[in-house]
Amino acid sequence: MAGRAARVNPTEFALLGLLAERPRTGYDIKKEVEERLAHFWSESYGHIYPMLARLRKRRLITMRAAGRRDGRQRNVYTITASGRRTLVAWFANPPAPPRPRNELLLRLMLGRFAPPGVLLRDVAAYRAGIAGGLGQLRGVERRLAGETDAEVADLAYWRMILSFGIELFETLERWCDATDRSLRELG
Amino acid sequence: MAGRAARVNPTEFALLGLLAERPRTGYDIKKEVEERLAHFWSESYGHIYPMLARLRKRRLITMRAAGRRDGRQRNVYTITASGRRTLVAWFANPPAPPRPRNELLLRLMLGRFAPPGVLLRDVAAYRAGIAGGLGQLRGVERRLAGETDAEVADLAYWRMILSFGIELFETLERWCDATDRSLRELG
DNA sequence: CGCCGCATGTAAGAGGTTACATGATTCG
DNA sequence: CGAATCATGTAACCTCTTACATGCGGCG
Repeated sequence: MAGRAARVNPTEFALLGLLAERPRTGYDIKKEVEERLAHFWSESYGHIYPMLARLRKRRLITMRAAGRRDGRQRNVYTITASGRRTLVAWFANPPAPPRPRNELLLRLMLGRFAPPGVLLRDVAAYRAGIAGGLGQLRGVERRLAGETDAEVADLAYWRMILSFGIELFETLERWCDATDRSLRELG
Repeated sequence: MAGRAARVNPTEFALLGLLAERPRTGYDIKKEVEERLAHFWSESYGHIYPMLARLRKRRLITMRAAGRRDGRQRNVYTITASGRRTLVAWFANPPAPPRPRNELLLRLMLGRFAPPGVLLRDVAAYRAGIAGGLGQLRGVERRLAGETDAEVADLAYWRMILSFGIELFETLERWCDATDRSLRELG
């Protein structure tokens, strides 16, 4: 009864969670992840569709071939009561600690083997990615400010997520700038 | 000639890089990663040994069954000249942008489905992990201060890596504390 | 005697990406 | 007419972890 807390496949958790918000197609899920969760989550079609099939086989979601909007084929997935219970139960299993894998820092550690200029280029690219991320976060912030009928609790959660991204990215931007200077001093 | 920059398997890059520093056994590599790179890198035995075999097949490293220390079996891997050239060439391919996957933020996004207390528990666990990371970084910092014959360039690289970890973790600690307060206010 | 550290590796499988195959509709 | 967007899925493949199998030597 006690013992190891079974880990939940995070993709299944994410899909079930998104479907708990509202019914969606696989395509919708992908778009939602790209637009709203981009800075802390990612999913590919090649993973979404098989996982949806798996959730369906376990009766956690259902699929209906929706009356095609504009004549296109659309399969809308909806969470079941059992799915909702499962989602809540999954929260009991704590998330797996992330395994660190930062290729940029690895390169810096092996910096003495790097051809000249490469590390500066890589730090610049890293910084550009962060700047892009901050841009997306600002977009989310703006859309959030416009929402009036959102639930209070959800707004609070979004503020936590936003501040995570913004504070993190701002710190990383400062680090990139400092590191850029240090690398230039090294010659 | 132009076109897609081939991605390098980051594990092979890491192994070749560590062997460029000095010859090591698979066991040594694992220990080194755990002790020195823990906050930004990870490797498992089940990946290290097959990858070493692969690098060997490509003649980038060699293996010698070393005179056993204390009567135990040890296979020491050494980088070849070709391996050094390959390592330098690999730097030309920029690192793949990391795909974001933060389960804690995902849970916060789905916070309204979470049973009471779960998010507080998860934030606390996250913070504990960060505190542990900071502890390890302090250890590295201390060991670095004791090293006198380290090359200047390497010390500079280590300082960059350390400041990354320390600034990041300190920011995350503050975020955890703020988030803890926000969650308590939500009730 | 049993556990810990040293030391090597394999096998099975989870998890995930990329590339492909297909096709309608809309917009410029 | 061509490109972009909408839309679904599969197949092949890569990466990586977990669990297992094996065995010695030192320490309490």
